[in-house]
Amino acid sequence: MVRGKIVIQRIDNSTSRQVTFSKRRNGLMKKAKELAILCDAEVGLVVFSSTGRLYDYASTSMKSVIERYKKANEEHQLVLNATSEVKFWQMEVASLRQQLHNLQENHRQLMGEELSGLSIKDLHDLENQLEMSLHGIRTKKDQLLTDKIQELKWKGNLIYQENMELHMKVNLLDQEHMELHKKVYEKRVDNGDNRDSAISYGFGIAEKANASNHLELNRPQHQANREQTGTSRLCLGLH
Amino acid sequence: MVRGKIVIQRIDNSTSRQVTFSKRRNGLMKKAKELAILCDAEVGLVVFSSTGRLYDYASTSMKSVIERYKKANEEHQLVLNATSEVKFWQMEVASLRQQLHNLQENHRQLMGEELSGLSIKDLHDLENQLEMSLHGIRTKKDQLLTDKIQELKWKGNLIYQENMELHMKVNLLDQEHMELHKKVYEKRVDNGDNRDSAISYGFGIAEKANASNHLELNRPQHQANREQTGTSRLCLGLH
DNA sequence: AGCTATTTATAACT
DNA sequence: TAGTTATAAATAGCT
Repeated sequence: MVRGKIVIQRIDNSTSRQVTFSKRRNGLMKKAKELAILCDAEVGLVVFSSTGRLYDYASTSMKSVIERYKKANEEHQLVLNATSEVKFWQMEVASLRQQLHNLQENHRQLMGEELSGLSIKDLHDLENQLEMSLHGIRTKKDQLLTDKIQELKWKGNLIYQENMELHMKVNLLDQEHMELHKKVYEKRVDNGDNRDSAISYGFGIAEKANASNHLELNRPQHQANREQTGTSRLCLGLH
Repeated sequence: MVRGKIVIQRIDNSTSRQVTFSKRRNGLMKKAKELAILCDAEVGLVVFSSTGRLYDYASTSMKSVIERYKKANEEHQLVLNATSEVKFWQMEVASLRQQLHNLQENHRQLMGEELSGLSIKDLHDLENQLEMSLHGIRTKKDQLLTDKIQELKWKGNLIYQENMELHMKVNLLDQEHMELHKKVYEKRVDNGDNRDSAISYGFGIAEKANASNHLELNRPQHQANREQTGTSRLCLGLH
């Protein structure tokens, strides 16, 4: 009805269905109240959600509405007394059992069980139905997988950029370090106190760590979590 | 609400009130139906006009809605008439409703509907289940088709043998006929009463029919019913 | 839960 | 009672 007309048929998506239920239920209640007030009518409204929750409105009281309804429909009067109430529930049970039974049979056939008794045409129809279902399911799965891949690519790029920045920072720090080292070395030479070998060894480690950091940059999507040593802490959410 | 907003209070003018009642009642009913369908809800609506006329809508049946309503409001139910028998059946109904609900959900997924909310793994499992079902169904169908072919072959053979026997009988009869003809011919020659040409013509027809009979023998499964002229009356049951 | 772009419902009128 | 139309209300899809 809005932002794209909809057809009146069961909403497949369960979240949408719940949201729509909530909105439309409120709308319906409001309209019911307005009708009662505007037109001086007695209105009763009962709604069970698909999850079985009860919502109701009555302009007077539900009891009054139901009693008046029953009086207006003489035939329903019968339901009131105890014995026929038991009968009602029994019929309800019978009806539900029948529905359940039919659905179970259908279900078993969809599961590829209990196929004896089906004609070649029945089997053919069943096959087509399942192929259609499969197609829908695969489409949905592919969609999810594609989405996931996009997400991973995006996160991968983020990590890559972060690593680039880190790399540059490391380079900067390297240079600063180098210059500091030079100054220290020159001072030491001035002082005649030469500790060159020990300091050089320390640099060797720093350069090696930097190189491995560089390796990670070329394949940001692989094993990015393997080492949490400062490359990135972004979670890829691979599950 | 239109062409001049209105306030929600009893419409004084009785004609306007009736017109508005009629229009809004229809609107309310429509909305109630849409809610029931869109959101898979059980809805019951009862409206008494200010003149006392009853209008109602129930997505299932008013009986069902009212009983379910009573059940949902245990406090009323318990005070009024809750014998243990009624309670038993009500529990039964509740349990069956739950089962039905679960099965319906499952069923919809098998039909490739309501896939939103499923994880990739769920979809994968569903896909595998459907593939297994399909395999079972195809196996069963192949079995049926193979059986049918066997049956047709067997029936074809039966027909072939029957035709062979008939063919032999025809040959036998031909010979007997020939001999009878000879005797008659000889008698006629004796009597000087020669009708040879006419009788020979009759034989020509008989031989032609026989030849076509022979042709059928080489393809017993094709168009065996085309001519019912004595080859066979066995039904092939090709449906 | 809140925001619009639209569809739908409907008050006033014929 | 039914049809038309200008406008208010409801709401689907989105954030």
